[in-house]
Amino acid sequence: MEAKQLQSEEQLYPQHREPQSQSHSPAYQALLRAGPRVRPLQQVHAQIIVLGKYRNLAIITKLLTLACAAGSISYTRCLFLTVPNPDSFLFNSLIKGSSKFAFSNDAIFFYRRMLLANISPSNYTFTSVIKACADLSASRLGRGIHSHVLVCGYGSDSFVQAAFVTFYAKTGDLEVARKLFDKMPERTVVAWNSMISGYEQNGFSKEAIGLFDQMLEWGIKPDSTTFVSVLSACAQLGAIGLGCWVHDYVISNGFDVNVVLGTSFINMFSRCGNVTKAREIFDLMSEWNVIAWTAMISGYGMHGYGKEAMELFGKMRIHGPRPNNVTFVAVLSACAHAGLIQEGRCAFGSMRKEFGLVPGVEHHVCMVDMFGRAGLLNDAHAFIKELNPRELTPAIWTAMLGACKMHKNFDLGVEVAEHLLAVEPENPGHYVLLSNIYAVTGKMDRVELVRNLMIRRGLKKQVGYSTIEVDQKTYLFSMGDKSHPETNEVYRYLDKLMSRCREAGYVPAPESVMHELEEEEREYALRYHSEKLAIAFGLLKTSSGVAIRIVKNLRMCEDCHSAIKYISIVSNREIIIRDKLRFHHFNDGSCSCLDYW
DNA sequence: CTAGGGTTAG
Repeated sequence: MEAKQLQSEEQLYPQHREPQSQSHSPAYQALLRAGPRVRPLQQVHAQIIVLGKYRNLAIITKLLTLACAAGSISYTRCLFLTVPNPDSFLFNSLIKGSSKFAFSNDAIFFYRRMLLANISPSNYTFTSVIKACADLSASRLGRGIHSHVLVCGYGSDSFVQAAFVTFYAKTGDLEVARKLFDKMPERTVVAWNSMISGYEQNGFSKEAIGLFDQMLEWGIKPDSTTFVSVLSACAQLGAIGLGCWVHDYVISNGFDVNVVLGTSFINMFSRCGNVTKAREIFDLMSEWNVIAWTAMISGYGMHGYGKEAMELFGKMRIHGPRPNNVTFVAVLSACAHAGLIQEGRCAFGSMRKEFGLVPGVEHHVCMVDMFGRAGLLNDAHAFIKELNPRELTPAIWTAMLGACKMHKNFDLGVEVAEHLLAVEPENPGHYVLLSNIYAVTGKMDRVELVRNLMIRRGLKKQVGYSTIEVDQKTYLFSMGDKSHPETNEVYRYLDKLMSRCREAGYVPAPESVMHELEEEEREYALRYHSEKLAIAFGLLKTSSGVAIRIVKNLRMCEDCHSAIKYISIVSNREIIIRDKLRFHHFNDGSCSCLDYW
């Protein structure tokens, strides 16, 4: 050991005679060879000390950056404390590294130390520290830094501006972000990407796509990052036409489909209803990480293709990376939606035993949901009783309540719902479920009671809406909404359609079951739920043979589910609906969910 | 010698 450390530089670093390495010192070369790995870095660090190079700031800076990239912020902090007089390069590298590798708090800590050391921050410093604020959603701090930036004269730096666009978008201040974006004298692709992703991440998919269109009009060439955000917006909206357009564009312009972009395609195609196409993309990729595998498994799961999901999971266990907690959410929810109880139990058990993962709330919810859907209410209840009291979150009880409603165990349902109302009085969903249960059991006075309670507490039921894409344009419908220019035509067509359904055997749910919580909804109930409007519009606007694809923000009601089966018969169309939880493929009078949704 | 902003799965 001692002998090794005392070897000459030449023996230690034989490569230093190679021509391209002449500009770097042997110690620097050794750092490059160690790479972002803690142990090798520590060995080189020891050698640096032995060789007396520890005062060389360039070398220490590189060491710090690599320690940070290795993911060891504690080692990075220790190293920093050993530097007597850090310069601006060192601080900038440190701040950049820690913000880049998600040590946002440390980035801000180092930024403060930099100011305390009286070293002026530069545009480089600011971009990193603003990113750290964005990642932490540190609204106040970020705005303070914004003033500081203006004082320091970096307000017109395009990199700093782009960073602020991201910051304001991430802290939910989209208007401020947009104002900044509009005022930018030169908008790089990155600035456009920041704004588009800002919209998309805040759920403003239409705005994201609108800005993307504008970008193309301006002749700005999108890059793969742009596509990732746009595909995410397509996935949210179910805009498969635009998604396919992006796919064609990417292929014909020779873009490399890397693992991130490939995963975005998988997600977009599965969430737009074409899981076969998603699998094609998956198979064509050249690199698969845990996210790609999880996206594909989850794609199968949300379509109710449990067998395919489990097959893929089996392959992942053999050929793929280690599954993580998110992978297991996908696996367990695939089991839940396909009624694969044994497989689900087995996978849940393997989490801890085989993979050392600790099941969290979301996994428990999947298990309760899985037992519940299958009608195994006792197993669900037993599972809940096994849990630690502090793990009994509202989400667990909500899953149990769903099971009670689905399998008409109203006594237990009322009990669970009342408990939920007590612990989460601000969640309108609980009131809706409880009121539904009362309505089905014919306790209309109780329905009224729940409704009044909800009004008194100032809660509003979430407004349901459905979207459909026709010719790469997305149309939105909500119940009773008449803002669409062709409203009358749509309603008239829907009436005709529903009477044909009745002729074919459709029996509308009784009035009491359809009892709505809010007054103005009542007259529209039954006939005009948003998904029916969107389907009517789709049938009017597309030719036969084209599948109708709808995205709904809430879960479908039982009556719509039954009505749409008949619509699929009388219109002879495939109807694919994504609701809040999963996909329903209606074909020839039956649904892929086998009525367990 | 050392350093640039944006993006992905439930």
